[in-house]
Amino acid sequence: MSDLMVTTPIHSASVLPEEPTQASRFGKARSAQSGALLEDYVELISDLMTSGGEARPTDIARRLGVAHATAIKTIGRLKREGLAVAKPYRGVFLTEAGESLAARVRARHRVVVDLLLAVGVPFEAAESDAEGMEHHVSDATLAAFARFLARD
Amino acid sequence: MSDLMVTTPIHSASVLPEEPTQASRFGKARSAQSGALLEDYVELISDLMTSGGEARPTDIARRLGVAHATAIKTIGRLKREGLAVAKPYRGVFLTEAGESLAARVRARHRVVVDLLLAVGVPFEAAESDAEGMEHHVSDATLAAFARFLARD
DNA sequence: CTCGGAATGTAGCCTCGGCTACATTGTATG
DNA sequence: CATACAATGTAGCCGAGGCTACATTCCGAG
Repeated sequence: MSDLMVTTPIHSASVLPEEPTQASRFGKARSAQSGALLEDYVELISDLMTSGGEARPTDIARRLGVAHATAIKTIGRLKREGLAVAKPYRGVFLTEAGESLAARVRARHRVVVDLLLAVGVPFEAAESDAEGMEHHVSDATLAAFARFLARD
Repeated sequence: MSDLMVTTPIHSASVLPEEPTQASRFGKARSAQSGALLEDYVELISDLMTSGGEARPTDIARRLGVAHATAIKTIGRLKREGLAVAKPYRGVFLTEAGESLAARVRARHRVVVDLLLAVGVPFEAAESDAEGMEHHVSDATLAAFARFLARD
């Protein structure tokens, strides 16, 4: 989601020669969290449509382990963000932006899982941890992962 | 008692009450997020006390890039969770639980950064991304990272 | 065609992690 | 010693992401 995320102002340049470095690192980690949920939804919706033709709120809720009302509310956010469209009592569909975000997320997920497997992480843990880690993987890190996987 | 030989039960189960989620990987990734902030605070407080003798709310706020009121509120949570103690207008101090959590967090952080560096991630990106990723690294994955780093 | 159950949507409440604005305390200094 | 100022704390607001409870709509059997 990095491409289309509205970047928060974070902070003004401090007068102090202290380290604003750590603050920005924490800040980045934190703001990366905003968007993680949307990324998960978009990826899941894409999955559901590919493998079943439709994405219903109930399925989404079940797959994410949340109440259906929560899923519906978040789908509303997806619509506001221009990532999805949905008419009442019809399924949910991704917009162009949503599809392209889903593709990027899926690609990143695959690289992260592969990297974890490559360094010896058990499959189950790799799949599970990647779900949380992937949202914090920067482009630079992702590129390094890809290079590492392409070695030999 | 020093945390030196406390066989750390490892991981944040201490911080988070487990819920009866039938959820998939998503649920785990999500709940891991809930302790991330506390982990950051505890690690930072530990750092500040080591390298300056005291941890003041203002310093914590500046280092985390948040308003001081936010830091104070979160310190309140730390106290509720039994990770820190603080008397009004005095500094913040970690409890035994807080210290031991800080130690585990710091150790995990180092392993994650080292792993990233080992697979070719640039230093800056490694430090930055690790900040967000580390909170999603399970024990199994952490162990795998350690094994990978110990290989020859 | 009707009707009941499942899916969908709405309303209202909660906590967390931010923020600003304001109030209070501690302390350094004139 | 008084007091200005920085640090600390309090109050109240916001949005995100959860939940439950209730209302509505859709659809497949009869």
